[in-house]
Amino acid sequence: MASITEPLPGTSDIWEPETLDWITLENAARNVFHRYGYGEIRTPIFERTDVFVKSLGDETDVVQKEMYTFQDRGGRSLTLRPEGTAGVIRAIANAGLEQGEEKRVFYFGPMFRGERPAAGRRRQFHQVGVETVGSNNPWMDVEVIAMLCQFLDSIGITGSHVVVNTRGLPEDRARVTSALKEYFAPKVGEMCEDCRRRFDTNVWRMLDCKNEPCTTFAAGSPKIVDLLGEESRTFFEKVCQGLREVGVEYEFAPRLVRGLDYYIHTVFEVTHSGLGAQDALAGGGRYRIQFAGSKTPIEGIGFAAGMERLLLARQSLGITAPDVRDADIMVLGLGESAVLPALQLAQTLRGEFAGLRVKADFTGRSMKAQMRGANKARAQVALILGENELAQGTVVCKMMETSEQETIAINELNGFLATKLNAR
RNA sequence: GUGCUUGUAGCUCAGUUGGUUAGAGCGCCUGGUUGUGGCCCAGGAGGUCGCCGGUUCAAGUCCGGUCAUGCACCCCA
Repeated sequence: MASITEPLPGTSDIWEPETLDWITLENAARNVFHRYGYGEIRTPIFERTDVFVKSLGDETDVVQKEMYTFQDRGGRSLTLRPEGTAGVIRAIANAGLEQGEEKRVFYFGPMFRGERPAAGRRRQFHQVGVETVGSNNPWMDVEVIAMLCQFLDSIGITGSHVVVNTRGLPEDRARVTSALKEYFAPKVGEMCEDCRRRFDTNVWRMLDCKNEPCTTFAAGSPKIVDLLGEESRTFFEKVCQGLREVGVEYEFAPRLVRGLDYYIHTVFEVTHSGLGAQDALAGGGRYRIQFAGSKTPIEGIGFAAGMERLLLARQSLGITAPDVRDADIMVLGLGESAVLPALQLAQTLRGEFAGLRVKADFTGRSMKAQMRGANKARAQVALILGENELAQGTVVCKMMETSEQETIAINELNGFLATKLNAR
């Protein structure tokens, strides 16, 4: 039996040095996205199940076998969000989007998918994503992809690889599907079990099957882009042209499909070699989503990057979590009478030195033990408060690095510390 | 959902062909005289050997199941 204290499979507890790394990523994302005029949005982490089923598509793997779905007390079917776009679009639809109005938002947060955990794959994972809604302009796709690259750059991730393809418009789909079926029909008997099933359920997926006989057949298949109508091809050409002119290095991946039904036109992924088998760092595309009751579908383009995977990529590049002290200043209270004054001193120091971590030792244990504590916390300075100091209105300041110590009058302490701890 | 892997102190691990009180390193606590850390020294705390069942005179060691870890597949972030 699993211990109740163990986190559930595919979930984990994240502790201090790592949480700082997460904050670094979040702040970098805010910084970059703000500069592109995006605002942060926070939507619920659970939604009506239909929000996902109707947008991702009820035949997709995510919907069919990966969602955490449950009934609430009123008997409604709810789902822990498996991705971010559907909820954001739901929120925008609910707020109302005026004709011609654009919205640009970004978000971070936990997502949930009931899969077997592996390297870079968790059941609760975290994404940072953006959505640009209300623009059907290919230059928007270009800017979004460029922004993603700039974000990756800003967090030190080099060596990533951008792949781009198009799925065309919904009205192109029937033609693509029948062309693919025509191509695969004589070969499907020799292909893998999954592909034989996909031939009927989802031919497009046969293009990116990784099993051996299938890859060679897929490689010889017609390219999606060549099967599309004029409008779709022009759109994609503009996206590619824009990427080149903006200086985004990318690879045209004619058989990139991606798993969600809401995608139209541009789809893209960013991969990185430092991740293991799941090498996608981020993915996205243009989409069209319509919820029941809306007159017109909402069109947008966005992407999501996996935070855990960004962290893995950074690790593979040697970027590690920042090294922090548990305390910059440790206040030692010697003896029962000094414990409360130590607490009070710590309080005033926190007000004075906003950027520093100040801890007080309330145990009243031996000075040796408290000094060990200060050392373990890697404090820059230990402030010693005992009966003598209380009587004299002073405090002993011991610089841990050099072992030098001085007795300072309490009213000169702030100035003393300010010069000694070149941080504020 | 499938396959493989691993599961012994807080951490990293050792534990011989099943055999008496389960070990190491690191970490932790206390001390090395009066109010001082890091090094050193001495003591100490800490383990139902993941869990359940089976085989056996005897199981951390063998068998089965189960839970969990890691990785891979499917698919995705």
